[in-house]
Amino acid sequence: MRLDNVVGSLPGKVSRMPESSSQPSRPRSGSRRDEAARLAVLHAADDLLVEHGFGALTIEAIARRAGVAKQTIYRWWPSKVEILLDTLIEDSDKRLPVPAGKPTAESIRDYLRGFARFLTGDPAGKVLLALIAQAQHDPGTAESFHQRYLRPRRDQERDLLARAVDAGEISPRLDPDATIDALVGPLVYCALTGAGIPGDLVDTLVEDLLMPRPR
Amino acid sequence: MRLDNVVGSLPGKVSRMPESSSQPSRPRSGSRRDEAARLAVLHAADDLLVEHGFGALTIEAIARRAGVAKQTIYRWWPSKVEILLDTLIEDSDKRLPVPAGKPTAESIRDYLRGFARFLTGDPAGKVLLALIAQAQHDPGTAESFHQRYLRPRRDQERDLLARAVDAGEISPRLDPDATIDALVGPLVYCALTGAGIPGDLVDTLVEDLLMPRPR
Amino acid sequence: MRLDNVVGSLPGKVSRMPESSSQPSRPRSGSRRDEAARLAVLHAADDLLVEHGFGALTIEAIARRAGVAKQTIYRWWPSKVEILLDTLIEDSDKRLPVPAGKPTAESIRDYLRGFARFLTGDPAGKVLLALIAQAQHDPGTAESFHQRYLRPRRDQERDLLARAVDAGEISPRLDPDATIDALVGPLVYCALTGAGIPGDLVDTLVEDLLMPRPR
Amino acid sequence: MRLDNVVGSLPGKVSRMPESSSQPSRPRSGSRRDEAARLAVLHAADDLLVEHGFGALTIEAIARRAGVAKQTIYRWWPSKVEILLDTLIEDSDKRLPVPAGKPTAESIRDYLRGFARFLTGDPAGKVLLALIAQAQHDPGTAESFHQRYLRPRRDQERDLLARAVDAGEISPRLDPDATIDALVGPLVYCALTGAGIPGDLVDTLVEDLLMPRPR
DNA sequence: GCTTAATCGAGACGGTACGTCCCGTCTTAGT
DNA sequence: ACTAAGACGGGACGTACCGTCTCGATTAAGC
Repeated sequence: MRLDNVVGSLPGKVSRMPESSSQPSRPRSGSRRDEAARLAVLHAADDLLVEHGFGALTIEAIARRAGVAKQTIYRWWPSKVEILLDTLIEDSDKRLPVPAGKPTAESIRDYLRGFARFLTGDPAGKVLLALIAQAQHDPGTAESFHQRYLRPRRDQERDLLARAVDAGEISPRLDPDATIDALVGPLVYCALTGAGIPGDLVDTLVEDLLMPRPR
Repeated sequence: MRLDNVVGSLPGKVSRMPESSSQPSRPRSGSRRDEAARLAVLHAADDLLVEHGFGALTIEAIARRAGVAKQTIYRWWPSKVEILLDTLIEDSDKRLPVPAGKPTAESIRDYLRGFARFLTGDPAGKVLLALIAQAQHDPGTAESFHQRYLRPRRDQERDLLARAVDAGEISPRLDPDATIDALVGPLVYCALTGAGIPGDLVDTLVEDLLMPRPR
Repeated sequence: MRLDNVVGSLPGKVSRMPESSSQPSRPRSGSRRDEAARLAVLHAADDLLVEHGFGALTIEAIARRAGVAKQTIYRWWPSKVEILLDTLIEDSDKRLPVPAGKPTAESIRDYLRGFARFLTGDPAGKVLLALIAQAQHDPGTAESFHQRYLRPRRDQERDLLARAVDAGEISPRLDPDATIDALVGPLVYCALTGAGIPGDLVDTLVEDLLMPRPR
Repeated sequence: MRLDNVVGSLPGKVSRMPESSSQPSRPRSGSRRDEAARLAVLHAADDLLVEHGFGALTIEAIARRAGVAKQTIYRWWPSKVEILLDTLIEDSDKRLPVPAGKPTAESIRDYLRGFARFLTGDPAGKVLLALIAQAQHDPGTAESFHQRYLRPRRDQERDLLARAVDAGEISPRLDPDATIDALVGPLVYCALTGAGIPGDLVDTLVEDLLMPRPR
């Protein structure tokens, strides 16, 4: 089973309101969900992660910071991981869309460069790394993370590569998924190990893995 | 700052008794450290991680399982991460030494294949992934993990590559550290995302990244 | 300050609709109070108390059981204690009226026997005991319980005794309030401690405390 | 089933350390129970009850006030009721022992006067009333309260009365338990309803219920 | 053989966070 | 206007571990 995937998303509206569970079955009466509270929670979680790390990211701390009751969090999110997923999905859809349209070797290179920048420079990159990490510790996180983030992006990336191959822009020697792993893996690994991502890494990977070998 | 590194270690004895803290000076009298307790703790930690995941890996659970008092653990290890590091170092020194001697393209390929097997098939591979993960959540873990595991292996791997280049066996287009990241990163990333490692991934990576490009 | 009192009430209509809060003036327009909802709440409270005890008597449980919104309860009753008071007043007016008319030693004895039965056999007896109990825990309950239940009954009981003394039927040696306490106290105490009320207790109390001592 | 009882206890040592559960099975090693913490909890509970009422008596408040961790309370007491029982038993053994030795009508009268004072003037009296109340709300409390407090005192009181009857000091017309209920009930009832206990109540009860009727 | 000191098991301790329940207030839609 | 529905900020519940501590019992080197 192949269920990972890392980047992209059609720039169009995908999920303006990323409710963790599908839809809350539209209540016929009663108060509706408080959008301000929802945003306060997302931002509080994001801020706490960036400022104090995943260790300080407790439900109580999020509630405190967001000025929200604990129960309000438990009402809408089954775990802090889903909160982070909500922010990650919103942010990476916004700031790191998988290129649509006619692909070129250049647009793929740009996308990977953007991904490298996202990982090392964007607060949402920290969220991505934290989720990759937490997925190692907890099967529930792994499942959710794959379903809601990795798989959808991987689908778009695979499609991107296929179209580029069709257009004769690239000719990878590995199958599409393995190719993506070979391109994205080094970037993620560098980020995970705290090392920076060398400037020529993306270029060389694209050159060596995607470009036709002369002979 | 470059502080990652993933595999190897001279097969020779490096640390038969991996005391996390330096050495307990010289015990002028009284009982010495109980080796049975030490091993019980290491095995309990390993078993718990493999059987129930990192979430169930609490000091109390380790003590319970090892039949040891909590204080006995705190006396010798500053955190559960150091326990895992002890087991990881022992195991990967034993089962995944960085090849010494005259390197060939073939021996590098074998080492990477062994690494892939280690990640996906060996219990110690789970420990490695758990530590990579925990390093994202806690700076102390990151520091220790790099100092005691990643850095030493990376030094040996860098040396291995340099000798292979000198021998004309390989001609990578990236600098040594980036080359290792590009080779190891995809394997780790596949393991982290729960996907298997495709059979031809190592071969193709070696071929595309280390072999001279014809022209 | 003397504010207790335990039984009776003129059999005539005293409060068909015991609105805890005064009365909602005159409803100038819109729906009037839903009598069905009011009764549903009273019965739900009563049932829950009898079936699962005071501990399970939460506003949310009452609302759930009555099929009524929480707010509907809060609109009409300031607390669950007032709900119980409403049921208690209705029930004890109905099933345990303080005898009116010309009193005899016999009618007083009957009233006390009825009270004993009320305490041990009637669901409303459980309500009375629960309110006595809750009055120990909460001053607001104590105040309301005395004002709305104990004081009015005590007034009637005191009057009953006075008329009986005037008629030469009894000649207690204590002042009226103390006499009532001496008669009612043992019954309540037996009920509170879970012991049954011995069959001859009422008779002997009446004989020893109300009848003239021979000498 | 008769299980109530209210006052007394041989003046001799009965339970210097009223551990809720019998004995903690003498731990062969490890820290022993912290007596200071035990006392801090008992006093905090007592103080909170007297100062702010049973409603404010939460485990968290007790822990806060006693400067103790919540878990330390849960380790030794199954509920706040048992804490109150511990204080009540210690206090009433100390300040309201059931008279031993040769009983006279006078010593019984004194004991009842002491009981009246205990109920209305002693902080421990508030504890007793609170426990009587809580026993109405919770069967577990009722059970514990009867087993640990009411039953033992009732046994001593019954014995006291029996000895007094044998000595020809009194000649009650009710059986021993009912006699005690008839004497103690009015006092407790007055205390429960917040009324004071009239000065001549005890005297008249003793005179009318225990003294031989002339004729 | 006796002293001395470090280790061991056990586990109590002050804490923090967990996830749940209910409080009493409020807002929304429907009748 | 009143209802059912239910979200909201709050706070206590009882549990699990945290890392520190104290207690005897055991063990082995040095006297």
